[in-house]
Amino acid sequence: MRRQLLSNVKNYEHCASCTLLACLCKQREGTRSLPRTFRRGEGLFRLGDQFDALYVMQVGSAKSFSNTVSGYEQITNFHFPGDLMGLEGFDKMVHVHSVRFLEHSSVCRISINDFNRALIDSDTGRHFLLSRMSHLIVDEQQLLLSLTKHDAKQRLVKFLLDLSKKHNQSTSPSQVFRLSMTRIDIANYLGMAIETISRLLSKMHAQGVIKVNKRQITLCDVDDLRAYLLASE
Amino acid sequence: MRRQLLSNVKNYEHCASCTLLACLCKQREGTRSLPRTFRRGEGLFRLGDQFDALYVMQVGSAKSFSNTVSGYEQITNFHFPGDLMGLEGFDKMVHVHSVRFLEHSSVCRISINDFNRALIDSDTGRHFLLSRMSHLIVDEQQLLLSLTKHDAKQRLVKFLLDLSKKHNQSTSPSQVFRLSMTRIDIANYLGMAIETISRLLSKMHAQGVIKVNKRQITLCDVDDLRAYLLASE
DNA sequence: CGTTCTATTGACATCATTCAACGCCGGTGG
DNA sequence: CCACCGGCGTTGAATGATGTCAATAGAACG
Repeated sequence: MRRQLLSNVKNYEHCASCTLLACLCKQREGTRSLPRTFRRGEGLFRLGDQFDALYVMQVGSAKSFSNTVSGYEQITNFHFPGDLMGLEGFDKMVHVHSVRFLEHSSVCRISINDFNRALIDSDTGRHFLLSRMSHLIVDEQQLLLSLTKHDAKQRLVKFLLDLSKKHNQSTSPSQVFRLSMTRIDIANYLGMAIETISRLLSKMHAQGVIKVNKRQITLCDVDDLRAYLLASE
Repeated sequence: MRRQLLSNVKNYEHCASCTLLACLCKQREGTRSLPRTFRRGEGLFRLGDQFDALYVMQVGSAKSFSNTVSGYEQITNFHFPGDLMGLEGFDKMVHVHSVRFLEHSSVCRISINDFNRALIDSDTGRHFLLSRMSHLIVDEQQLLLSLTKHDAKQRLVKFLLDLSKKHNQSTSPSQVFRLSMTRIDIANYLGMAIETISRLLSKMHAQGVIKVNKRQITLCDVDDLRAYLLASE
């Protein structure tokens, strides 16, 4: 896990907080907020909390989820380094999710004030933020499409491909990464039974398309998997 | 249809363009854009078009959809009076959907310039726009939840309830409205087969929960339907 | 007035869930 | 140190909900 922390630091220079902070610091030197660290299972904010800040994932990963009245948990998103968390809060100025970390992680906090400042004072900042919100909408629509038009295997493959994209920028045909979430979380997120996830992983492993070793996943040929998805549209 | 045009005009005073225009007009008198009208089947913009404006539905309804490589159409949203259309474009400054009208409709255009102006110059405008984008994200997450956690009947009931909310603010227990979209569109949007939609509507009609007459839908007891949804969480 | 689109209904097939049993692993306490 | 326990994961068998295929009929539109 320490190894992963180090390897993800490279994302720092592309991450949202840094772009934003660059904008903010033009006008107010010294406002740079220090990252705060969390351990696995800890929470960042909870559904119903007052919406007074956004957060940027620097290192690690987390899940957003909302609870139904019966206490049931529905995961709406996973977050990785560079991601903005909490954008849904503007609707009612209240957080509509809870966020819980899946591993040792660190995040930066951006107060609503700073956010507004970046929006007003900097063209780059404004464009960056609008683009991020917009991108989130598009991402969700992609997931939506995946849920309505793809069967279980296609959904899982798309999920794995998305993960590999976030973990690794290398262009090598095979990619290795470690799942920071349980199969239970994956099943919840993709709207299928955990047994189905398990069966599909085993089957693809047997077919040699992927390798599964506990939480470590190897995609043997990323292009093949992409082609499989495209073919089934 | 003309009757419906008239009855929807009341929404005008709550609609997005009017709030925005109020903000814009504080600084630039006379920029008020005139509504443009469209007929059923006509398009507003298409996937890939340059993103240079947002649109506000004044009267009527429309669907947003994206096309897969094979030309297959996936509906991501329906739009009703007051809705902002095109917010996803900020991501890559290109429209990621096509929009097609389902009936005689009229829309206002808000150029990106005006949009930015409202964002920069007016606190109300900025908050309104962020809140709208945020709300869209939340709405999509609701749909997502519906797709993963609800069965076909629950999804259809939720869809009908959402529609009735948009059509009618009255608090009477029974609500009547007319579907502007085909069952094909509904099936596409909800990720189910058109035959399933048809069967469910017939069944609920037979049970006396709703009345179905062509495209006209009567929800006999809205609270009952809401209770049904809640019970099945 | 015919062609095309939309909608309904039935019979059948199938994929994914559910139920159940079991193994593995990490943590915790005796 | 070992035994126990709870959470996670795998696999099999049976069930059921929803999709697919097919036939038909009405509505819309030129």
